[in-house]
Amino acid sequence: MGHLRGEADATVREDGLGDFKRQRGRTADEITRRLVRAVFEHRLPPGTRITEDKLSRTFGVSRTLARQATSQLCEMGVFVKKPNYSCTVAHPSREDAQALIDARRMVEPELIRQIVRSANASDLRLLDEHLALEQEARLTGDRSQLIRLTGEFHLKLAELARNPYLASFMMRLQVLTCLAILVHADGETGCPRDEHADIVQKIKSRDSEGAVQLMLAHLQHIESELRLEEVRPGRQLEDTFRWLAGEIDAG
Amino acid sequence: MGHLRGEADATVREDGLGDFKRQRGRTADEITRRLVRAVFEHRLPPGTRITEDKLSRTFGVSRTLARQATSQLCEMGVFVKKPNYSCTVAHPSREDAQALIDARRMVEPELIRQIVRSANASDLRLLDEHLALEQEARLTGDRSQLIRLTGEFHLKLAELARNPYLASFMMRLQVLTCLAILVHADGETGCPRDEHADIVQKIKSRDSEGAVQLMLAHLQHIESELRLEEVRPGRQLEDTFRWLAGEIDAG
DNA sequence: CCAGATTAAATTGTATGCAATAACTGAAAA
DNA sequence: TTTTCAGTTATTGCATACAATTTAATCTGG
Repeated sequence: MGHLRGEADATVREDGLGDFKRQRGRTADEITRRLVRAVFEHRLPPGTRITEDKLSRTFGVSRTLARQATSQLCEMGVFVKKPNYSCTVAHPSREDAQALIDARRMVEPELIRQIVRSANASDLRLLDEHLALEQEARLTGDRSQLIRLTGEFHLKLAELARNPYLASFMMRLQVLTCLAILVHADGETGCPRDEHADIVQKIKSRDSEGAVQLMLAHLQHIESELRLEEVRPGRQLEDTFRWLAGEIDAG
Repeated sequence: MGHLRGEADATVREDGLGDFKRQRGRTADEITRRLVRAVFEHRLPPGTRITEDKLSRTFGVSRTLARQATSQLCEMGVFVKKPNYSCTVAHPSREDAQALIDARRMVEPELIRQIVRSANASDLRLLDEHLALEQEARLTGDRSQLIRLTGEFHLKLAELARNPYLASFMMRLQVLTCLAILVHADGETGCPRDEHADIVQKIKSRDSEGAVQLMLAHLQHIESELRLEEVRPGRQLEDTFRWLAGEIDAG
């Protein structure tokens, strides 16, 4: 410890991981879930280096399981693996971010149309409950929770479409969007006001195309928050190097 | 060997795998690619049991790498893993097949719209080249190749949309559709006539919605070939057993 | 004092071994 | 003949050990 003069301490912070060792399900899937959640809550910043050793000790398992988890996350695109080097949390480029938004623009409207077609009362109640949670987080000012919840709203939509393939795809897009926001947007970006509530409103009134329009506007807002047009020289390549230099400057 | 009276020999057939041992890239990814290709070519029927041991011996690597490959394939949904039992090639249920088609109905039209917007001359030439390959396989009667190529047509479309996330999603949908066809359709199902060529034609004339309509019709045909409404008692469970019996009858 | 080569440390990649578990076999009982 | 149950075998799950490789630190020469 302390051998990498400071930055190594940022590899994995106990914060997001908690007292896992005592937990029962010490399976690779569980580790993966925890790490995804940590990313969702912005506890694992893009570019963070994750060593298998640190991970295995954190979770109290052998490297085998840690490795399985990192593999899964690489598969998902959440981690990036360099051949004989550690994994790092993905650091989406502007192109990546653009592609993510584009993909979401293609998929989410269809999701909404499907929901309007097939949603029942209990589905709508589920959405309301979620909105309530978001509102609560907004009021209490719990930033991590709000970030996670606003992300999960879109996953809830995917769930309600009752298509496991689309749901898992949205999951992937959502996690990566989360990272893209952290990289390319700055400051207070917590889903402007409450566009989610408006979308739900339209869904409830079975106004399919109205909801779609709101969703597209919502995605447009997300996109404009990601200053994709600006040149941000330090962030364009998979340069943990340059990024680290920036960290040092900032600190 | 010979300890499972015959059926063990059917778990992995050398056919689709070839002389891998001499190859250089004996990596998990390469094994995964080969297995996916085998599935694409209908060389690995749904329900086939795949043991790590057989796999590792087949590819001349240790169980570690074989296991990584199966994990990746499970992640993709191509293999299904039972807790303390082997992996089997996925055997999509009717619900699965329906969800696959639904997802494709949502995604592929958007893919086409994107292509019509952004395709350049070389993109269109690529499509033509692919159609030529399909036609060639049709003429020579090379069934495995034709099946693979007709599947890959849709992947080509995803590529041309230049969105890596959509592309990998389509990959997944396509592989699983391939399996679904094998489970739920029978006999001569090689993409009826040449609907692909018609779609390309519309794309070339920049008739976005025309192409979309043809694609939807195409998906409709695929869906109706999958007799999703019929009850097919023998195939609905993960019955390697019954499938193996069929193999023995055939041989 | 800096640049380039060399050595040392850390970390991944792969194989192997052992324990745990589930499926298969055969015999005994209904 | 069919069913049940225990013993056996095959196979996975996990941990550990060693080799390969990359990064970081140190040393040497200009």
